Amino acid sequence: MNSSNLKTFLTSNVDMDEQIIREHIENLKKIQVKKGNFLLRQGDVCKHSFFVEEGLLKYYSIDEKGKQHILQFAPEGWFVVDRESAFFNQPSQYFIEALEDSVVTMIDVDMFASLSLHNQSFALFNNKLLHNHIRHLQNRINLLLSATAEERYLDFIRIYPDLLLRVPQTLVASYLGITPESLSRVRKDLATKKHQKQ
Amino acid sequence: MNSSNLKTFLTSNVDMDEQIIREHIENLKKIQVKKGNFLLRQGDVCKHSFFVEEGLLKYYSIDEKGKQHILQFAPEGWFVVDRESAFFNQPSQYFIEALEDSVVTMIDVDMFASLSLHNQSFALFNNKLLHNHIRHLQNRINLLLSATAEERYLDFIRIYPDLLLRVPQTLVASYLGITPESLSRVRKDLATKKHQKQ
DNA sequence: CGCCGAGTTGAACTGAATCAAGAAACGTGG
DNA sequence: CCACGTTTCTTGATTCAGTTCAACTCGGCG
Repeated sequence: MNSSNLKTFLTSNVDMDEQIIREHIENLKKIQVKKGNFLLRQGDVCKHSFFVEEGLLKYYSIDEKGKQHILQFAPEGWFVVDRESAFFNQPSQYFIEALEDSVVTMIDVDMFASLSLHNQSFALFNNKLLHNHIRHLQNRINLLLSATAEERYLDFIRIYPDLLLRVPQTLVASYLGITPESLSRVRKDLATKKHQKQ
Repeated sequence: MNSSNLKTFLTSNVDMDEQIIREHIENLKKIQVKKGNFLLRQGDVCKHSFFVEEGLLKYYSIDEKGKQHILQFAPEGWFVVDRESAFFNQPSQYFIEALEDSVVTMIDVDMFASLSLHNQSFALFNNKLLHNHIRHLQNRINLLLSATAEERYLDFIRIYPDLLLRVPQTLVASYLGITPESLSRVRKDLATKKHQKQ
């Protein structure tokens, strides 16, 4: 089974020779999350960053009509957190839920902040995470504004080829901002197009 | 005329008693940008954060069909920067252009970074900017995924009532991800709806 | 006065949504 | 290991929101 590990992830990204930090990391709670269980619900204040060691999470909203909208998938090696809720201490509009049985390390958001204050290298790492996040969000907005359903799907395959195999098509559709039926048709069209080329 | 000022903006957000920082801020280049002139073009690497003292900027992309997509409007008191390009040192996919004659303070992105390293309070401020940015982007994605053109327009009015009066409708449409004609119809519908209620 | 760009309106069109029904795949318990 | 129920995916028919293209209006300005 695929698995990642926060400690190795951090040591390869942060200069970890300070004893204090090493301790902080090692004392973090690692929890098992069964498929379908929640790490965050709408209305909660998000108090943790979640690092996925094994499994897969989804980060999503539900609108007034009951429709689900995926903001992010988080497979092993990824962080998920509602930064708006965590940073501004507001009730979240979102849910975080396990799509597969998962192992998740919980990092107190305050600890993240105080580590940033006391360790330069960690601050730089945190900064990089934030910039990465912004990069993803901005590119996605640009895509939503400019691309058709088919183009967005092709982009999804390009960026997350691995997720395609693990995530039900319904949820990919929800990520792309289209209905499952539409995605099915997009895929059909692509298949026949591909055929015609040969 | 509306105007903002980086120094007052910073002193009210950052603990500025360190002489070094004060100097840094005061030595920044303040430039005049005529309407239609560019601060960043597609292909450039973004080397500055732009703080708008007076006027209005637009931050946008142009797709293969030549269509323009607005990522952000920046009136006085706002920052604009392509963080993806600046942080990862990549050529930008975007343009930054003056919508009105503007006065802009240019902040070297490297200076921003090194100030963050040497002053805790500035680091916290910078962190807040990043989180604010993420909040905006995430909310916008959620809206693009879940809301109709009309709902997105109403949200725009709610959040940027002032911009509505300064920005040509075509560009608001581009921000919302619809055509100018569609926005015109959305507005017409809203007008008659409002009428009917009375 | 006449031009020009921005906004509006109309008519036809289209990409995607909706609703409904059937087929395939999946997991769970017997 | 099969059988059954459940979820996921596909397909078809119809509807609808938003696009496209074209013509027209309006207000500002040289």
